[in-house]
Amino acid sequence: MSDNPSSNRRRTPIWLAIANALRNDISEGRYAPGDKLPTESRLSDRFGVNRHTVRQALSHLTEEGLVRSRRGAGSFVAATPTDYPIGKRVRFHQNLRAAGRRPDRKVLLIEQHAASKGEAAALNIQTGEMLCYYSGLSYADGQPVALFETLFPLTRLARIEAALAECDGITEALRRVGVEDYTRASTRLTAVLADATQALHLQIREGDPLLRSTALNVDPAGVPVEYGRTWFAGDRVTLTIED
Amino acid sequence: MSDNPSSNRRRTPIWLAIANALRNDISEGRYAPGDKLPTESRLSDRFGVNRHTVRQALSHLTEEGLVRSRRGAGSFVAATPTDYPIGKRVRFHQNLRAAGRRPDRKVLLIEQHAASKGEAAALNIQTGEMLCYYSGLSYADGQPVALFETLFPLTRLARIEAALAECDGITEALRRVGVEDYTRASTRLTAVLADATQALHLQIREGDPLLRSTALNVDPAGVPVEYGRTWFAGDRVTLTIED
DNA sequence: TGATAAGATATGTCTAGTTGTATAGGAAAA
DNA sequence: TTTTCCTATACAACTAGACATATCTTATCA
Repeated sequence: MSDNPSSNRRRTPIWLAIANALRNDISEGRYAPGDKLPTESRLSDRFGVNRHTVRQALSHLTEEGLVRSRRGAGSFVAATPTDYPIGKRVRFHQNLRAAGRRPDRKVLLIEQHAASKGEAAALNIQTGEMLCYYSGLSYADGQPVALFETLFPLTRLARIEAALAECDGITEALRRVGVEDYTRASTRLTAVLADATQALHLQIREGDPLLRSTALNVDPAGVPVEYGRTWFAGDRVTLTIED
Repeated sequence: MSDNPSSNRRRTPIWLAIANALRNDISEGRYAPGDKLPTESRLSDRFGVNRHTVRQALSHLTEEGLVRSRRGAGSFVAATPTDYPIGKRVRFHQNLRAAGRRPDRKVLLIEQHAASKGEAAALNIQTGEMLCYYSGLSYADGQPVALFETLFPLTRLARIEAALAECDGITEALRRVGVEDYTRASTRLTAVLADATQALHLQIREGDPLLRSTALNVDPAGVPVEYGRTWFAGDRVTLTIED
């Protein structure tokens, strides 16, 4: 604050002062979540320092989780971590909307294949029965939060493939094929490291930590309707376990 | 030195990750040989990167020989370097189309001359009988693959000259002059180096390897109808010998 | 039915701008 | 002297947009 960069009695390093100034700008709403910050070049002009000094400030804010930068695109104010409750009912879109955030999703692939031994066991069906494989990305406020791949038994849900392609979410698609309600039967969590493909999709770095959830959803009669795995970007989501 | 302990992870470049993902899709049969890949635009959406980054991935796969792209048309999974079966029936256009590629040809020269001693012997006719000399280039997906020069006996096929000029291929031209079918009587193969003229036509470098085929085709009665030599660009074609 | 023209798509190329990384060096503090 | 902080430069990797050019599709007309 009262530090003068040209003073030789400098208590705080220049980069820290810059980081504080930027953090202040953000907290005061001068830069809102999702906004693009000025380029490093412009910031180094504004603060009258070398670009590397600005970079150190930005890298500090990045580690704090306040800023996220994309090579070639710029630096952006990060959205706050999404709190993601896991309990009897897990509804991605509803959860996010309830938290005042804008949910979205992107379809990567929808296709059919025959159930392997493991998949059949998980869904409690016969090996070789047809499944619908559905993978995609979940976004919160335009920021990728999770990568999922999930399986639906086609013998139970014949028209799920078309429904998934047309609807905005799994809940909606399941309702269209006659599953009015479903609940979470089991959830298993582990931590893994992102491989190159996952990192690409989630816009994080290879080797960054992911939270992997393996879950089974069943209809009111207890029949499995969906079995899937989800990889959450570790720094963008907080999972909360409910009773 | 170690300003950021977590930054020592070696990161796969984005384009490489995309190339790997696509190669994986191809090897798993998601895109079969000859299939059209999604457009660069769609791929850049799917991977959440700029189109240029996708282009670098595709160009990598192209150099590997796994993908071929045609301006205005799209990118396609390569059906191996033109696999060219040599057996009883050798039909350039049909072979290429069966491999999912786009055949084309360019006429270099069509003229008449009297048979030399060697030519007469090959076609089993009298020295001095008139021949039709036909030379040109064969293309696959717009890329020159082979240079050929071939001879037709005019006493047997009077109007072949006009037919060659008008038709799209030898099979078609022969049919028009009454040869409904023909088979390969003999094929001899050697490897040679491209001279300056050949290199120019095939868009390769002088001294690059060529596969030279000397072949005789006969009609169902065993009468020679075509005797020719073909120079294949060695790196653009694989000859397969059939029974 | 077939040919042609026009429009929509898709790849190829070019220019410019932004962040990421590596290297080297100077000035002040420990 | 050594370490830390900052400057300076150069290049690599990725984004962004615009435009050129080839191809495919569709509509239209004869």
